[in-house]
Amino acid sequence: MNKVWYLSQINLLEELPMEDLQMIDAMAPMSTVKRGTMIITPDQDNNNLYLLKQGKVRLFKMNEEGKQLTLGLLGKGNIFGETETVSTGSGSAYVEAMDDALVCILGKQDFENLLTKRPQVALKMVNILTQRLRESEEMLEHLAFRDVRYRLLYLLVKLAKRFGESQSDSRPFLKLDLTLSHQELANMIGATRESVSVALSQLAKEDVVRTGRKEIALDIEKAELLLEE
DNA sequence: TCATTAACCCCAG
DNA sequence: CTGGGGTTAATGA
Repeated sequence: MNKVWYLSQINLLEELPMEDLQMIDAMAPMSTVKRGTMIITPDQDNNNLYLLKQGKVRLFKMNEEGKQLTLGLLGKGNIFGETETVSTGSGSAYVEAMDDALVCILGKQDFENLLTKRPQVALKMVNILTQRLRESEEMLEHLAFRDVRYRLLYLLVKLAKRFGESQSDSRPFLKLDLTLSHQELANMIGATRESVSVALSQLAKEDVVRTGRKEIALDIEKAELLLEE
């Protein structure tokens, strides 16, 4: 698979003609990012737009006590970044690679030129951002004030919907297509590892999740029922 | 009351 | 040995 093909898979760019993709390709260097790397942090002023070609990233904020609050999860084909004109998160957020990722980096100027030249891209951008904003508000609402069990369930449902794989042998469980330690799960919902361990083993007893070494599978139906209580 | 802290243990690589 | 996972009593917002 070449770079241009990847570009055609990016949601923002999917309707662009080949020549535009080739132009973007020439302007946007590709780079690989290791799992756990912070691609964007609030203190650096980063004016690029990132095209996520491969891998998964998490958008999050830090609260006053230094706890992380997850705002969103993105898989391949999505965009993210902060520019003076356009911001994909609510203000000063972090973006972390959840696995080894492949990104293209488009400079502010190139990006703005593209928006001017192709109004349909700007329109699409608005759609994406609106949707993104809605999602992060929703996540904050669910992750900020509820207890650990609820937050964990909510996160797992999100993860499973985005990155879950149905396994023929273990239906109705969806296996999460990423490896997460309890510590990482805890960070995502602003809790401690211990609390997550306790909540996870409780959920395992209820047969809502199945945890193996380095893997988690979730019964979404059951999980969503529990969220409604 | 619930979650965190801190202190354990165990297991696999 | 290290990192990850599991547990519990005491503490605290």
